[in-house]
Amino acid sequence: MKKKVSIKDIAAYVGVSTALVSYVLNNKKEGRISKEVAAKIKKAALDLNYQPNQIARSLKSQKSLTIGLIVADIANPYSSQIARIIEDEAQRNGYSVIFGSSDESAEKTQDLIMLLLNRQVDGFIIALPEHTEEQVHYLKRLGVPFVLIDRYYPAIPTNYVAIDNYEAAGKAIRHLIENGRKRIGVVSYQTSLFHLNERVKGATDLLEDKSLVGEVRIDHIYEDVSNVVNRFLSQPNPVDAIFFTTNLLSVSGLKCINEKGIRIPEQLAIVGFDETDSFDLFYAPVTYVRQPMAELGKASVKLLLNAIENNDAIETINLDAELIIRNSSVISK
Amino acid sequence: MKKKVSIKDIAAYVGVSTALVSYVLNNKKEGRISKEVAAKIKKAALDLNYQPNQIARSLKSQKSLTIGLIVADIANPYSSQIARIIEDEAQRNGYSVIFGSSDESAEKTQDLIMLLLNRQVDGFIIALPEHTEEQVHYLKRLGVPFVLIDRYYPAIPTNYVAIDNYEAAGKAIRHLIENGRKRIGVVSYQTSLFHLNERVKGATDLLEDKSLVGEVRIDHIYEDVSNVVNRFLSQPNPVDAIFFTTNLLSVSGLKCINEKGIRIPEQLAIVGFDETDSFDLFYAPVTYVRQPMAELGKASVKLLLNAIENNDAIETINLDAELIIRNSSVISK
DNA sequence: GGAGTATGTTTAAACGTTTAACCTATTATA
DNA sequence: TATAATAGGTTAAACGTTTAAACATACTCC
Repeated sequence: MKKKVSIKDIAAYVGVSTALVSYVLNNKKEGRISKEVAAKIKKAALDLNYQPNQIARSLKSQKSLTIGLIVADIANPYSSQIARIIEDEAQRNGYSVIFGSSDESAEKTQDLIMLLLNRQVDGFIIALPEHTEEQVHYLKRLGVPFVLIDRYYPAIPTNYVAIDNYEAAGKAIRHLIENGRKRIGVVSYQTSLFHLNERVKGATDLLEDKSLVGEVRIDHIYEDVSNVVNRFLSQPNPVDAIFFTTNLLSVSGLKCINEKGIRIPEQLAIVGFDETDSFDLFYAPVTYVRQPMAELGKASVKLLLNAIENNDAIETINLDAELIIRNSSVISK
Repeated sequence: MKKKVSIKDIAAYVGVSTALVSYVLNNKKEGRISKEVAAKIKKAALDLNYQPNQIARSLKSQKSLTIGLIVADIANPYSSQIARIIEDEAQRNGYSVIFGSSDESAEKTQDLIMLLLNRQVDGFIIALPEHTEEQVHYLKRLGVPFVLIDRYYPAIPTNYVAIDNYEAAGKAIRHLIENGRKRIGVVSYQTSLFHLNERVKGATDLLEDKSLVGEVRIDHIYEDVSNVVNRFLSQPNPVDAIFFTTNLLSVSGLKCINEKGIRIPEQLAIVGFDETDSFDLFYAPVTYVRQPMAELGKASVKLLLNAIENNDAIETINLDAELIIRNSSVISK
């Protein structure tokens, strides 16, 4: 790689000091610099194709203008959609984004935090895995600005942006009840994650039979979903609706329902959580809870930039989710 | 944010020079440093929770250990899957990844290149949009290490990693022909992108009627796909198979085929390009060309690291794609 | 007892910027 | 005419590392 042009090269080229070059290129001390010299410097910068070295700037200013984004897996559509919004918002504010995937592991999360701290990120946006209370406390202790997204610990005061999962699940269940469903099953992960358990709680609080909850191991999704669905359908009084609390669960669930040849929505109504292409392609397009992705992403960046500037106040944002009603839950006349 | 601990703090704490601290923490001059002092320094680093400042290191070493990744849209599953592989490979080699989405725009690509150059990335992995020959020449002129992924200009010698799109499309068409399809339609974008046109060429070179090609405007996907499909099916001698050359085209196509109530595969065989969840959920799981994502990602990082070290030789890698055959193209007995 | 060689540590410059403080010549003011 | 203000610059230090070179001190060898 060719040697890059520095402010020093420009200074030598024009025959002035580096300080003057810096002042001109940053439009500082405007009144105090002669038009001619300023013009010469600007021309030289252009001629030599000068590009400021952000690393040097960062070292001096103690701001890297970089945000660290930690998600479970950037390959997951939920994560990558959010990442895209965050990228755009960050860029509009002069920030870049370095990302890392935690694979839902607390240790990897810690490693990524360290790695990104070494790289002097100005702050973090993090979708936390389970069992990361320690990491949150660590960040608080260091005083690093950070915003949690999607997942947070209600007992630990932090900046966060999330949806009201309890209410979102409520919307789904109320919709099913209004459409005449009597026995509603809920499929969720076996997890301690607050946001997922809120979804279950929001659902079961509206149900008479609270035993119709299936917990799926995250590393045996298809197998467990299949078992749960079987259980729901094979009991004396089978369910007439299923609420899946995540994307992956819905997709798995639909696959296995498809294989069994169960008719949707006549025999069974379905509501999912989060969008997927596949919901459109399913013969009965799937009703689902839609999170306001753009708002989540934008708000998280906004809160983070606030935190970077202020340092003090804690801000939390709870957004509403929307129920997108389609054929999988409504019997058309 | 609290002041971070620097090497200077450790030096003061232990009562030695910063140089010594640096030598110890980097395990340099091993033989020449007394065990006791080394131990003291290491303990101090731990006690004070020292984290090296990668920015300062980069400035000194002129290596940022950062890769710039430019894709069309990180929210697109193809991009984010690749991003994930690249993230992992980069991390295994001590590199971080800063990403940017070009939205298939040449200007945005140029902006991102500039931005990331300012941030002193050591090299680029780029999936180019149309009309970016200039950008490629710019990068070559600067001598910045870079690797093109998925898309490249055959006329411009550069490092690249891609699949053999011509052959991949050939596999799809041969499969359809072998399964008795006589009139095969091809749906692609109206584009100058080499890799997509290779797919069309690979298909039509095997077809008798080369007029059955539909070009879809990228900003009117659903509308145009719908028209093309209509045209294919409503002519005197309608098509009995359609090959979609991209993911988005397949999904759009299937949606509209679904709406028309066309029976797959009896009435119409379908082959897509790239994987989607939705292909599983479709009542007739979709046959598709599978790109070796992991290999693409890994190879791109490998080539880039080579380029960063060597600077000279140009390396190109063409990988084979695989046809995943399922129900949408085969009539089961 | 002086040269040579280990051993252990420090000094200082450098990476590319930014920026407070300083300098000098010219012009305005009293 | 002396002095202050202004215009237009430069100097030098700093950010946190790394690292070649210099410096001390002790030990070895004939």
